[in-house]
Amino acid sequence: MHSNHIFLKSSPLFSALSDEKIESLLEQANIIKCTKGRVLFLSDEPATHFYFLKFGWIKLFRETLDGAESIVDVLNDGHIFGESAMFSEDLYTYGAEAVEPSEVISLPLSMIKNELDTNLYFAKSFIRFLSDSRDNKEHEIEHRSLQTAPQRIGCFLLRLTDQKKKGPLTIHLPYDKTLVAKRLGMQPETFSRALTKLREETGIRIKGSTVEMDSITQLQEFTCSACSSGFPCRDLAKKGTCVGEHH
Amino acid sequence: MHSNHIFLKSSPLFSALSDEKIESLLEQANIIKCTKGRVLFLSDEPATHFYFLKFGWIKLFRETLDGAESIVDVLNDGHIFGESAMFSEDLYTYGAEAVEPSEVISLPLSMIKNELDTNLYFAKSFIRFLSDSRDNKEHEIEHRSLQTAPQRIGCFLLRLTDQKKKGPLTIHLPYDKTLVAKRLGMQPETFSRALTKLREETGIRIKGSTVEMDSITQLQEFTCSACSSGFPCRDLAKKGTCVGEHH
DNA sequence: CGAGGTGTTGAAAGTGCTCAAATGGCGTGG
DNA sequence: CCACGCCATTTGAGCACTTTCAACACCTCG
Repeated sequence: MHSNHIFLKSSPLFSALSDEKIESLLEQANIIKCTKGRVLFLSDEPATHFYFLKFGWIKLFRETLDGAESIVDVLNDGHIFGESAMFSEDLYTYGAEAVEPSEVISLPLSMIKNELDTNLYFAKSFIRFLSDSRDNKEHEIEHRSLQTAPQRIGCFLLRLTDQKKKGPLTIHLPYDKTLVAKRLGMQPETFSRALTKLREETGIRIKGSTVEMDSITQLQEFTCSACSSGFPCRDLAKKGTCVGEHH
Repeated sequence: MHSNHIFLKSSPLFSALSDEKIESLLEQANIIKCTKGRVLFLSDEPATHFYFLKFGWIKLFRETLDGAESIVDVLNDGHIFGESAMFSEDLYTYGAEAVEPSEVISLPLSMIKNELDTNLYFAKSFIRFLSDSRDNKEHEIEHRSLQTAPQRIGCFLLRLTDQKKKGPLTIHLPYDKTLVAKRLGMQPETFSRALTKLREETGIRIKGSTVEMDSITQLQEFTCSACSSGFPCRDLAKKGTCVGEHH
């Protein structure tokens, strides 16, 4: 259990908890190893637990009456999910599925409720988390209406990297292109074509799921003019839904 | 000051505050009457106050490097805005402008900070507020990618009304069509054509900024099939960014 | 009455979507 | 180790929706 303790403690959301509290939490926790495709829960299911993502990638999704799937988010290390059920009569507001091999820790929803009733520090971390996450959604909306498909891909790539990094760079797409496409609100076919266009415009090189470039600025110039966050874009990944950060 | 007290108290966000607290708040408050077009603040300006909207409509917006405007939200009675500055080094993260005659109460940002440091009830209301508001953004994203322009207008109209209401109904667009268009992420021309199409599809009647229909179900059937919230759509306005509700 | 803002309409172009088919990689079973 | 089949990705062609640019109608206010 020791490593799990460290994982939780490293998240801004849980750093306000005492070591004893975390220990007792972990006693009620389940560690779940997920293979690709594992569904953790579905929308509208009764919820007793929320999840902390140790590593991997988790897709959150909803479905409409006429069968279309909408991607709510795709999360990586350090994020939590399923917590929103506590505001919706303990029903999950989206489904969750591992899209890469992942490991998650399930924790009782009641833990958040209890903590919010007694721990102002925790409440404040939680507020920060919600605010960041609202912020990200806001920017997502802006991107969808102001950026073209190639620009959205550029922005996605930028957010996978350290934006202050100089010089040559290699990025690895963390999950299927099809899912990246839907995450960015476009069809797989459009993604494929848009990626080609992005290559032509910025000189990035693409081999399978690997993207290389000589420097990040080419990408920024093409991408960030259509965004209100300005040029070396305020690192949304840092501020954002992201609670912890990759190691 | 009495009416202001009542206004604040009626908001779920402030109902956790004692009467004395509200009184002392109001002593530090400014009541600002806004004519159409009045700009309250701009993005990236230093922020000392946030705002409570007594009545009217306020547009929140950002601008991109290449000059495009992005509508963050358009708020009505009972909402607060500008509070997000407290998470961004006391800089407003968007601009705010009255798009209809409005009256707002400015309150010191420090009030929220102090209250969050001492008042668990307030913290919990604030959490609820942020969560609702994140939820709304999430649905907005879904709408943008899954609904057609006519459907988005339909959804917008539905959210202006009591969705449980039976029988004939008259809706009044609360602000300029041009702004409704941009609020919904489309061009004014597209809005105009999409509204015509919506009329043809659902039999609603349009005279200027007034919309009439025999019953709400026509609209729901056309609109809500492309939304994950299901049929008589979970009232996002109630759950949503909306803190208070129209009177 | 004239000016400016707001909303509508038309035509042409652009962007992304749908459907269909081809390509290519990868793991499994033989 | 190879062939097969599956699935992700790419490519092509045509289409649908939205945007853009331009012109016009309408309304309100001075």
